[in-house]
Amino acid sequence: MELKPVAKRFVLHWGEMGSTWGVNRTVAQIHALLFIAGRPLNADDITETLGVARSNVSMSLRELANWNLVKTVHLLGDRREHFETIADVWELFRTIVRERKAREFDPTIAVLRECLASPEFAAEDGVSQVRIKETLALMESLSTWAGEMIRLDAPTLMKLIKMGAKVQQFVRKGES
Amino acid sequence: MELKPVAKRFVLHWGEMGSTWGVNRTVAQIHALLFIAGRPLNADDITETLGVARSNVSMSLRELANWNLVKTVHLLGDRREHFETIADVWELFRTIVRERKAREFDPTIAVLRECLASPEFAAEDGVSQVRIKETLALMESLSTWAGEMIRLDAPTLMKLIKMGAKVQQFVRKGES
DNA sequence: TTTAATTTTCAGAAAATTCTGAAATGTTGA
DNA sequence: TCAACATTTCAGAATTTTCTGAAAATTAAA
Repeated sequence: MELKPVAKRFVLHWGEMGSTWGVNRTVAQIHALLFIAGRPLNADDITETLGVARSNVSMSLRELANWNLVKTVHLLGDRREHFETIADVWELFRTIVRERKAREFDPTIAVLRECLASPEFAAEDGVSQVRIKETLALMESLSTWAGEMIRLDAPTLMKLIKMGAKVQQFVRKGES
Repeated sequence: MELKPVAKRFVLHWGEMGSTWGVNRTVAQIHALLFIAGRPLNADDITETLGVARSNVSMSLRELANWNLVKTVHLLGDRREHFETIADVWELFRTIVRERKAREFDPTIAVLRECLASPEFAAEDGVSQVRIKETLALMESLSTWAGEMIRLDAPTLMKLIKMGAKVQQFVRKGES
């Protein structure tokens, strides 16, 4: 399966951005390929199109499954598993936020709570104590907020995002 | 400068999370150290406390400067440069969002725009065309939204985050 | 069953990233 | 201008991550 020029550009770019986004090149490329193809592909299609080892594709698909970004489907008359990703970009976005929250926030919140609960906490410098508390409070706020946002249905979420800073008119000044 | 137990835990954890957050361990550790110390440290303090090479500290501080996360200060009677990070967690958060947006979003938006503008775009599969357009629209929405959010002053931003999903009451149903 | 197709596993190779130490460069007070 | 101090640079070492290919395991038709 030979990619058309723009699709190729898209897949290669997604792959390059992968490391910034916390997944490796092949994982990101496979995701991009499934997304742009818009139909289920089997592992050999992917292997051939991307020019990587079959085993790499197998591992990367599992990684994408861990991210809840691919699911397997079966085509009539074909034994092989086929893979597809989420078609709706807002749904995709929600999934990525959910997973990144779980990877980038939750573990740190857990550690910070342990720090605060620790008997040694009282012996720390005053500044350190304050900073740890503030960091935890911030991360808890963000985590709660993100959790609530991704629970919204896609159209509502989209409207909120598109309102942008206009929502600030609903924040009463002076209220804490 | 020997770290107290909880501070040490904090710095080590921050370092481990670094790779998830897109910076390497030393960079993340230095940032954590400056944050928890709450006072300007010089490069030798950092070197000694973290047990890494002086040159590594130098490079990492530059990386943090590229992220706008540290600035240098001078103490009276001390020739050496001292480094401090942003004290306010909300300010810190805004800086990180601004920088991640610049690294994780802006380049992709640029590429997607080029894809759409390209003369080859018309020759792509129908699905691919739609998906690229939708991806660009999503990323532009998020980018604009993030840009507006980080422009808010810290107290307003905090209030909005704490409102969480309550803001959805201001989204009129049926409006697109 | 047996056989063929498909998928997964994993040890080691390849590649990429991070880190170090020595040397070069820059800076400031004497 | 010099010498001591401070900082940066960078080639190569160490480490980590990613990828491959061969073998093992799994699955499903014959």
